Amino acid sequence: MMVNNTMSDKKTRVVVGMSGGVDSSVTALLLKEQGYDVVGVFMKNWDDTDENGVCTATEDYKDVALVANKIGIPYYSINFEKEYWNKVFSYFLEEYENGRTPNPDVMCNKEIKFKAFLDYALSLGAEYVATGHYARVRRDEDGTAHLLKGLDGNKDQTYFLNQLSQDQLAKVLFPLGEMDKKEVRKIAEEAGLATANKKDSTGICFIGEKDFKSFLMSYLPAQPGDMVTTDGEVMNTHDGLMYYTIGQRKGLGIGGTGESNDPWFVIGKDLEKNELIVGQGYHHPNLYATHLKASDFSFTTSEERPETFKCRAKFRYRQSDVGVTVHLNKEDSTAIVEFDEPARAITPGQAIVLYDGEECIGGGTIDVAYKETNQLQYV
RNA sequence: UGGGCUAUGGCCAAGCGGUAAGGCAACGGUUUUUGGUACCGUCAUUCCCAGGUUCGAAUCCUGGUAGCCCAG
Repeated sequence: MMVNNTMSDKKTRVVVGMSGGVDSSVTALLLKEQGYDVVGVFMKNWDDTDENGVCTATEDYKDVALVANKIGIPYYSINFEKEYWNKVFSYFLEEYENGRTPNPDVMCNKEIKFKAFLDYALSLGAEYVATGHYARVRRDEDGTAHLLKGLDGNKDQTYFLNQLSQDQLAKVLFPLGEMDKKEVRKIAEEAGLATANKKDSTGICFIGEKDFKSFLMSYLPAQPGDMVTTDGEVMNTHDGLMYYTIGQRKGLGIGGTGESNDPWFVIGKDLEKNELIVGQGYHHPNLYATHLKASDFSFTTSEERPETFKCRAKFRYRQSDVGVTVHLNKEDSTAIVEFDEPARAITPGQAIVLYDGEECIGGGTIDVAYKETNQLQYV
């Protein structure tokens, strides 16, 4: 992680992706203090200007300016709306059309932040690109970069970074990986950064705090249908399969039935019949899978992998990892992943991310979930 | 139109004369760089309607109304 700057009188240039939040602000500050030639760049990926001409990107860019000036670094803005639309948003819509649940942030990191943006940074003469991700990169003597979980286990964001390649990781710095959120806030406060107490942003960047359902509705046609149990009993109607994901509870609107008052969950989708399959109880058997099939499998290092190996894995963000056995098909970059214990709500479109101890070794996209020999009707 | 049973918030459902449990749903919030999950909070001045008994009733009585079941 440390880079030797003393060899040359020319300081190593690092371009920091500044979002206008605390994390990236402190990232820039720390790198500046470490002696790098820091350049702050704000990425504009989405135009969210509303009827009143208010745009959160504009507001965020103002914060970037305040912070950059405070730290004493130059800052710029770069527009990737086109790239974002083509690489992330179109994928996002397509996945939803297919009844799957995409993870746009994984795609954004793979295609925008650590590709388009990285290329741009390199063109500015930077050696590295840095972001405020809670993850670590450790470099071997031979130059291999290893992606490690952030030390703040509660904030670890390697899940979203699983698709990064060795070439990308080689050019990346994550200064916050060593600390926890509290420290970051404290540093920002002590340095008097304008973003010190700014609320953490959550939600898909282009949707922001707005209602997810109405956002999707404005891009994809809604096709209402029935909510049915595995026995075919109609429980309610749904507004469109894309508004629901496996394991979801909210929004089903199914009340008590007399037999049991347990909540209901989405346990499957039937695209042909346009039916949402629902089941009662958090531990509904159809919610548990024994293995899955994934595609677009990639690894963070170029290390040769055996066809079959054991490791740990996560199927969703902020979930503790579980033991798995991976069966790779190197021909088409797919894999069958078996779980040591049945896993709940495995969702097509989401990422399966592999870990070897602290190291995030790679991952893929979940396509199909299975329960023993049966394919779960998840899409 | 003989007999029996039940009517409590959007849905289930406690309550059995002492001043409306709980769950589900919904809504709001917390957590969260996806969606989701989880967690917290809010949700019947009123118990099908009308009378009556009582200091006091959702709880007892009478009469309606509605639904269910068994007999036709």
